[in-house]
Amino acid sequence: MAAESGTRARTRRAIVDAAVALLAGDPTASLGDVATAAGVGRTTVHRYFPERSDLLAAISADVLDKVEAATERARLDDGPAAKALERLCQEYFELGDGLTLMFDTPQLADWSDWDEETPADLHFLRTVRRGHAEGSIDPELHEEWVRNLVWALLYTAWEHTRTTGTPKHSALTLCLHTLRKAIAP
Amino acid sequence: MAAESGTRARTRRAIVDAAVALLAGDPTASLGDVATAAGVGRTTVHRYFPERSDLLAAISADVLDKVEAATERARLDDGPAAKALERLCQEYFELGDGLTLMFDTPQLADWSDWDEETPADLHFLRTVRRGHAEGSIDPELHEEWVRNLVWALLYTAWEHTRTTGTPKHSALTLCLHTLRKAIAP
DNA sequence: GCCGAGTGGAACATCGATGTTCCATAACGG
DNA sequence: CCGTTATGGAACATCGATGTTCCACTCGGC
Repeated sequence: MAAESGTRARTRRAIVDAAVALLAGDPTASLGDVATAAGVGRTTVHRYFPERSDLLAAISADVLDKVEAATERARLDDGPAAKALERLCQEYFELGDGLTLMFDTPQLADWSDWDEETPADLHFLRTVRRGHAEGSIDPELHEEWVRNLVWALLYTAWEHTRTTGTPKHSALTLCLHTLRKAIAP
Repeated sequence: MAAESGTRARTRRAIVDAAVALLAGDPTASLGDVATAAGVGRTTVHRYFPERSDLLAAISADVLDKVEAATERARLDDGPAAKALERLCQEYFELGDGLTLMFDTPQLADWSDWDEETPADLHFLRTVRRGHAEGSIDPELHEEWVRNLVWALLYTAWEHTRTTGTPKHSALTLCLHTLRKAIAP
């Protein structure tokens, strides 16, 4: 990775961030829309990402990075597994639009990197198994189910804030409350 | 509504059904794809639905009907509210692709009819309140949260069968098991 | 302040999806 | 069995998104 000039790096970020925010709301948004949202010209978008797929790949990588970072912050190996998942939930919640994008737009990018293979995902599944073993997580709930459940709850929490205007922290509280009860043995 | 000839009614159904199945997997599928999936010519699709939006409206109405029917079958007013929601969950689960379509493709149709206004939705929310009153549903969980939760669990259950190959009945069991624990007071 | 990196916009070519028209043919039903 | 009804497919026009090129402009950093 050659170091990019500060200006280029900043423009690049603006485009990716705008694209995430926009595509989360409408996965079919055009590159022109992305350019406008990012406050740059359509030409500039093409300069950084020659094809649409290039932009999607960049988004994919970006979100992936953030997920990994959030996973590390959650310190999954500390304390009871059930508590660890709650911490993870809080971290993931902060991902906001990136979360929505990943959840309901698998057809966007190929996500070939991720999906079952990513370190964060493996760590997650391992933690659920630990919870099964130590008795802090309902053994009836298979690892993959718990993972899908967490994502679904997070998505629901965001959707809940959007449609009912509930403040974010309340939505997160509901989300965690529900998760805690759902995975308790 | 003038009665349609048997042939027309059947063709119409074939198109709508195919469209639901196809769009659930890829909301950007073209009308040509829909025609192929339905086993009819593209021209015929246009004969029944002059514009894409007409097809989407028909899908919307169709799914709406099925949701209403499923809601009635669940007999929400019988027995404890928590049990009623479980029955509803089972009924909704049978909606299959229609479910997926509604859940993650609000941008498809306008869904203007539906969304907060539909009788089924109102009946659902009323049932949750009944559960709060009679003590069979966790009072911490607001009605809208419970509704969103149910949809999310159903979506998750379907997703779980698709990605892990889990048989449908197992996924439904997990779904109900999780719902029961989540809404218990 | 200057120079080059970075940008914006116009103009153009292309492509796939959409929508329309027309006609030959298939099938449905009395 | 025959005529109405419904269908399939080809050909065509249109439109928006995409991608490309070029040139003038501007802004940042030395």
